[in-house]
Amino acid sequence: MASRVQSVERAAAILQVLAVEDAPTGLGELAAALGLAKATTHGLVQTLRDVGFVDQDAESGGYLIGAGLLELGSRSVDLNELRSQALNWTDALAARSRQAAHVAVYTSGEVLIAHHVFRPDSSVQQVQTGTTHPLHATALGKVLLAYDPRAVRALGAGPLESFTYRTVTDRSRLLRDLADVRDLGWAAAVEEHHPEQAGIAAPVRDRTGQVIAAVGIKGPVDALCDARHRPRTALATLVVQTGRSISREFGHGRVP
Amino acid sequence: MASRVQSVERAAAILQVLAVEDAPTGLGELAAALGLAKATTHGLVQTLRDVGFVDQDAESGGYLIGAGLLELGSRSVDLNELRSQALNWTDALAARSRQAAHVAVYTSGEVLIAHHVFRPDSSVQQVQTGTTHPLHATALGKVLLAYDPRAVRALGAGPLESFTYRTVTDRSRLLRDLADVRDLGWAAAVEEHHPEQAGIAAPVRDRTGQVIAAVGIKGPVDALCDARHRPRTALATLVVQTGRSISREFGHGRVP
DNA sequence: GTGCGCGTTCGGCATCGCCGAACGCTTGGG
DNA sequence: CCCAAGCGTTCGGCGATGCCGAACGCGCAC
Repeated sequence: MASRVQSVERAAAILQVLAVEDAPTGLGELAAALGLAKATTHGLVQTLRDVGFVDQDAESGGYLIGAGLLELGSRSVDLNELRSQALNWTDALAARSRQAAHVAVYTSGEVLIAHHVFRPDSSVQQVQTGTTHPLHATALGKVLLAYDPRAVRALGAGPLESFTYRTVTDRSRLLRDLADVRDLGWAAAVEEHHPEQAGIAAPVRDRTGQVIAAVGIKGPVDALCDARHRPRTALATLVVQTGRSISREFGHGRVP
Repeated sequence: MASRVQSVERAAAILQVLAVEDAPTGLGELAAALGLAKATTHGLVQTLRDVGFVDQDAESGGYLIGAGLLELGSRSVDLNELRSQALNWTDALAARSRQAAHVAVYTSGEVLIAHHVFRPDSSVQQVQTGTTHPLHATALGKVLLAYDPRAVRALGAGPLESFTYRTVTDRSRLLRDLADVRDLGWAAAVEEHHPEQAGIAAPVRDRTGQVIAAVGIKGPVDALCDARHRPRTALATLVVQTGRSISREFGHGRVP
């Protein structure tokens, strides 16, 4: 019978106390819940903070479950694999929508373009692969935000940066948009990042159902939206279907 | 500067090593990754197993991220609150669908009926609130399975129990069904639990977007399905809308 | 049958975890 | 304005607990 490592048990108990609460938990409250000295509890919880399993609220000094613990439950997709699985489907998407197509992942509080297909015309275009974009102002970013708690946490509590007069800078409004994304299964951003440009995006899932990336198109508002500036549903359907097809490459809904 | 609790740091490192792998990790491999003696690593990982943060594969003896860690990221909804928020919407659902309506949560590997509205006719019906049902053979269960990794893990690796000749007992087939649930945003089970009975269900989300419950209807196949035994899309739409309405009661998509 | 690698157990030692006491800061009340 | 209370944080010393090497039992392959 192996002996139990007492301090690890205590650290686990701390995490369980914090998980029950939304608001930051104070050190005194934590110590009382564990029946330990404050100094002991402090050493344990500071260690948990340093390994990223606990975050400390700057204002109150209280503690809450950390982003690093969320990371344990999140799978990072291999970018090379993502590219190779998405390649044919995004080519087809660009061809059928006649717009530029992208595949993106969430990385360090931003959208990272993992793959980019040029708009199929003779216009001058710049390679986007490897570039980063703001989460809140892009359709790809909204998809990632809708399904990844790490992304939402990375937004912080303050106002969101404005890129155009149409950028959603009110956090509550954005959260409402994210709920729409979950209800509809796709996202749009119209002139929120660049004037006269719009984007439509949909989730890419892995075999467990977790959203690991977003796929989307981007182009002029006139092409992506109807006369009332609303995304064209035929294009949204196309993007969603592409998302599902790429998801199937990762085993989602496919017999192993 | 508070000292770091070394064994807690080591335990965290163990979790990080395990999180990267799908397959069970052996003790020797773990010890090598940490640069510790096997016996030391064993004490740490056994402690993590005892607190539920690590599971041990019965066959290989290897270790993997445990269900208890998944629990840290999952919110339990208060059943009384769920009932009171769902009350009016499920009454309306039962009235409009003319079928019995249920709200259910995932608990200990099963579907737990949190709230039940009788089918609005004079038939003899039994109270279902508080009863449990199998995850894999019910529409409510499929919704919970589609969005909660704890539920999928609780299924285990063996064959699924058969209730009728139509029960999906092949795990791969079920995983494919779950992918459909995520793609469509609703689930159905036709004669999988009881002969001549069918169910349609949809997710209920909390304000962060996490699926915390499922709402659904249940009734005779003839009433819920068309001539080809496929769920009626008008009823599915009704159920999905009810799910969204209850979700809004929990703050999903609503300005706080 | 033997060797190897697996996860597990055991006992002893020294190091590290834990504690009480104190610190510095903020807030609220008199 | 001052004091008290409560907050999270730091410090040093002691003893309890974490860690280690060695060994165990099991299963598998040659």
